[in-house]
Amino acid sequence: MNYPHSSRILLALDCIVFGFDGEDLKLLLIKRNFEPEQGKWSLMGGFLETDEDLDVATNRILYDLTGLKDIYFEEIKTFGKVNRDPVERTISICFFALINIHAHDQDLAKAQNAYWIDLKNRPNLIFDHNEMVDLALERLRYKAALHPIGFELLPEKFTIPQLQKLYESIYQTQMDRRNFSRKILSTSLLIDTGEKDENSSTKKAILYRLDKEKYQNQINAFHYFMADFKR
Amino acid sequence: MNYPHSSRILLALDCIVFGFDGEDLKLLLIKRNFEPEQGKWSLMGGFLETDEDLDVATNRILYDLTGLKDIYFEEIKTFGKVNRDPVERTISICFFALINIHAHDQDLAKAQNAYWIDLKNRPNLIFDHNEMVDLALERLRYKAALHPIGFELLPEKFTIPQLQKLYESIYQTQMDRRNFSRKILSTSLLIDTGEKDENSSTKKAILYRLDKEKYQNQINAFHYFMADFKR
DNA sequence: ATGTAATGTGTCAGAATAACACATTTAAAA
DNA sequence: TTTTAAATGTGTTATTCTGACACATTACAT
Repeated sequence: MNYPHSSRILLALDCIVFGFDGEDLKLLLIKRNFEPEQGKWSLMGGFLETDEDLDVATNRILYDLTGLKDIYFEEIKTFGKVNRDPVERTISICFFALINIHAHDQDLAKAQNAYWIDLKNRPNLIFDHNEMVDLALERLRYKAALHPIGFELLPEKFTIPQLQKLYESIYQTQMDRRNFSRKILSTSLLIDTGEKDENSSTKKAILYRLDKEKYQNQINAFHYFMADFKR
Repeated sequence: MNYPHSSRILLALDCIVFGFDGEDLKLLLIKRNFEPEQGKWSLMGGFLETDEDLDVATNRILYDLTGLKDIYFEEIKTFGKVNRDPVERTISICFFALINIHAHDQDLAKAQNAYWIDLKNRPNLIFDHNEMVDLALERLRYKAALHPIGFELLPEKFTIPQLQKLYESIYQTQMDRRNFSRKILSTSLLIDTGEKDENSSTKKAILYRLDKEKYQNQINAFHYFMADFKR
């Protein structure tokens, strides 16, 4: 039995990969060395295979780009204008991913012709990919204001000032050091490793790691990290 | 030019329609009088047409069920397990909609064999539709705790006790009358119509209407209506 | 040794919240 | 007509949370 329906359509997945280098929030973008739109910039994407679960396809696309498994990602929205892809009718499920910028496989990125681009310098992208990035940024800001997902962008061990710089770059704003520290520590999600950050030049900051068990339990809890972010 | 790719797939849309009758939160479900799974319960759904924008398809499906336009809806998640639909490989974009239960076209609902079912008595649904409802309820609870979307389930004019009953039925909890009232009024989203609810038996409550302009501006603002809802 | 920049900890006034008391309205009962 | 009871509207207060700011500590540079 089949459905009496002929509108079978290509299903694509497009991914906004966020990274943080300690100073700025960055995007992993593709300088296309293939058609269509060769030479232009786009998001990393791929097609769903007929015999492939959707979440498997998402992980495959992320793995082929970064060499990482178990990446944090979130579905954002499905884009489905009739003419969004001039080549052929294609529906695209858009999602964003957060990775530790230092942990991914740089050879794979090079093979895909992918580059880390500062959000502030982002080039024009093909199709509706600009809109996708706008939405992803909005969603990241929304989610990170309420839930402790920022850690996904940092190394295993990190300092509170590093975390603050991350938040400041996400929201393009300045925050009070002391209040931020108090709020973060009050979540009880951070464990003092006993080590200190040897890179910082003056007083070395305490290196924390995430309490992963508490993190899993609290991932949906409200924390209200960004009280100022009320738009 | 075409993509060198053969995995063209059926794309479905499945919708969780919420309604509120003044006492309980309800779902509009289909008692299937067509194949597959005839006789069983399912969500309202449909297929995306080849020449149809995705958002147009969503509105079409909602209109065919309710006779309403400009319905509030939100995309939740795309379901894409290989065997989720035993008939044929089908990807389904799942979304929820909020409607005024008294405003929809009952003849259309009857034509679709749709019935309002109390959430507490919901039957087993076909395919992965149970999972979809669980997720929709979770998302509704999440969203309504922070944003003033509850109004979408009420008539044009409503009282604060009605609104409170709605929230209590969404979260299956009791709330303090006085604190709830204060919190709602502090949003400045409600306009006193000067009228009173003639149905209530004792002291008639003030009928308010939504300040739609402020509502549109504040739809993304955080309000934190459910301080207890911290899971 | 001393200065400086970044980090860690503490303080306090004002705002927001949760718990609770009291007054008002209206229909039904006495 | 008066009384009663249930639901609604408004007010109060102790507690907690937040935002703004001061001060102490660390480690490198001079």
